[in-house]
Amino acid sequence: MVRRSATGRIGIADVAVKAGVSHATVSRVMNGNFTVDPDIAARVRAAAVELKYQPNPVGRSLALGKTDTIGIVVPDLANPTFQAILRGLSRAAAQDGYRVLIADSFEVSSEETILAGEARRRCDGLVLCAPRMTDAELEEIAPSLRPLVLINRTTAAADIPSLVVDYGQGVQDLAEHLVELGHTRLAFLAGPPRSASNGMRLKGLEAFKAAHPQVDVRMLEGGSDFDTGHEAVDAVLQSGATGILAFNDLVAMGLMSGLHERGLDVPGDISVTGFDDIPFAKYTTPALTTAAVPITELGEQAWHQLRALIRKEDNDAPGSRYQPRLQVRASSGPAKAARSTVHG
Amino acid sequence: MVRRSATGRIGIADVAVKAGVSHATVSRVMNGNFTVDPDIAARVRAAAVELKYQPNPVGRSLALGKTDTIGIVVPDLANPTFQAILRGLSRAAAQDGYRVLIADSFEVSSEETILAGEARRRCDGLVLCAPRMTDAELEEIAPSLRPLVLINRTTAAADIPSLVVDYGQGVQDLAEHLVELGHTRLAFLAGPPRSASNGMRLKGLEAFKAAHPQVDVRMLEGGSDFDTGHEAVDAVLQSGATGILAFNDLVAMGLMSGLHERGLDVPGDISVTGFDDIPFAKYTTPALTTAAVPITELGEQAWHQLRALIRKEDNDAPGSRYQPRLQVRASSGPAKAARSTVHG
DNA sequence: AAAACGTTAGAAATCGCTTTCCCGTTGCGT
DNA sequence: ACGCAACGGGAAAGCGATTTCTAACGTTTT
Repeated sequence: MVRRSATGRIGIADVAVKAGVSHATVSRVMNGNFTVDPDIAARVRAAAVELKYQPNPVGRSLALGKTDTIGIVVPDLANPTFQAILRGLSRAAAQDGYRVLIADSFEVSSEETILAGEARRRCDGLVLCAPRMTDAELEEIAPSLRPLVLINRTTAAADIPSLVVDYGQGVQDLAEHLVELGHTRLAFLAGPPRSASNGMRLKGLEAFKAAHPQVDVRMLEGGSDFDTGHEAVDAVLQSGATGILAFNDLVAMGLMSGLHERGLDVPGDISVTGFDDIPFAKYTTPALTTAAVPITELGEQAWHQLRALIRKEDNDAPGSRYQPRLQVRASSGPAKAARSTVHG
Repeated sequence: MVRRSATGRIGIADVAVKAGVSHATVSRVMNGNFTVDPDIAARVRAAAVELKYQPNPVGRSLALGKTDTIGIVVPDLANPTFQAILRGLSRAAAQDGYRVLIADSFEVSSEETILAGEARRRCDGLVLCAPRMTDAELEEIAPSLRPLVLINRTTAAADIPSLVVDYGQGVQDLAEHLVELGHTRLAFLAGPPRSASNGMRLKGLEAFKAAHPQVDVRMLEGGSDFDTGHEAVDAVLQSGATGILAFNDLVAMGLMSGLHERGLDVPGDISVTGFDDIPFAKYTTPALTTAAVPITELGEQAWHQLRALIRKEDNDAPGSRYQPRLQVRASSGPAKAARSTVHG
């Protein structure tokens, strides 16, 4: 008959009794400590198997001061970008025996701060994707969250690697691409106003405008999802632009869908570009021209940086910058105006 | 100057010293126990704030015997279906103050068993999506995982709710829809061979075939992702079918993309249907006819069922069955053969 | 005024495990 | 045969919280 400890689950004490040894010895055996007599070790192992004993991770965590768990805070689990980061992170961490605790802040910046703190306390480290948090807030809480890895944000605090995608460069590459196709009137369908990565794109566009004074670049208000793009059709048409830089692939897809409903041809009438190169981008019709971000790899890298911090290894490359790669597909083509110029 | 406990973090002891009271009193105050003198309580709170004290969740979990965390095991985080379940679950659980620990089994059935056990021990309950596990394995481990909620699987063990989508009915509805459009040669582009939900679809198709002996239904090998659909073009064309039931939306999208590359028109030449109604389904070109599964809601329901179990409430509705809703869009149309029949 | 009672806060046990400390054994060398 | 080192394993002290038990205090009742 199986004894039961107070909580009703089988604990180290049950195994100790069954094997006729002390708790300490059971612990040693379970942790592969070779200072235990092989015969006793075997007896303990047999008892453990028979009782189906598995050490309680909570007790273990308390004693060891580590949880073998890392946390990740994301602003929106519905966003493919964060899903990909999560996937890469989870996969990489799992290979080292770590689990991932997720916290979805639902785009609420005040939640980001609280969730980050809570998640961190339960874990050995944290990956923070907090695009809405102000720089001041970030600067304030970041040190207390260490070991910490930031995604698309930077901080002055030491020992906090940042993995940032160069959205500014990416959007410049896309704009450049459209200009080469003959577009002279571009529009940027912006992301959420307070988004950090949106800010990076805007800066990139400023640089672009400075380098191409002859190109007209309009700024349109937007968001980060399908519906934003779909609803932006009117504003886009009204802008008179022939090349549209959407905040991301989702917005671009929504926009293309809306344009299609109006009977407009992409890229015949209007060229559309996205950003991120989510898996669906190459399956849209027309396939989406976008800037590819190795986002799953970024999640994986986040783990490697975090692991180095947890293990207190020297981190030779604290953080890194990812260059998006221009991915030209069918949604971008020669400008209509350019054509008529040729013919006229 | 801030005192530090052995681990370097601020603990209950530091607050106790600073406030000049015992650990016990600090604990009482932090937990809103009103048997503490208001003056002392205020002093403790002040000390806690000044030291930025936050209770260590691990110690708390050990004492309380609960972690306020639930686990979810998914076969593939890259699959939009599981992403949606995770999202619904996470969102619902968060509202009740619970966090979610994820475990990705990478479609490896042996991992499913191990991960489920590990995840469960760290959590107060588990949501299990384990389509590859055999019935025998499931039956064996399920009881030890309680509180447990199953997705798309059932077990004979008591107190284990199952949330299952009626894939059988859904696929019948889709087939029915194609037949009404005049299709007489259908093909089912199957999912992973050992997938539980694939099995349910096959059963549904058997029922369909029995009810429609005049309709030719071919079975084609497949998988569950884009590439599967894309690579299946040859097999699909060879089958001579004019109506294709893809395993899910991903496969359908891959297939449509492949057909498009061959210069075939959907639905002009071939009708294609998906399954799940993932967010992208209505943005494909043509928009995808599919069977809509309220999948995020399913994740939410999973939490409600699990919560009831954790709280040991009477669960009046142990598990439930979700009926997919036929979502007719542009990817399905009149059969070519039917047209020629009309004209001939 | 003494006894009985309720309230408040501290001491100590508890949760399940790891690990240090220490003592009893054994094996070896002299 | 004796002493010392090495070794194995048990007792106990944490880890950081909660919670029961208990002692002290102030108040009310007889």
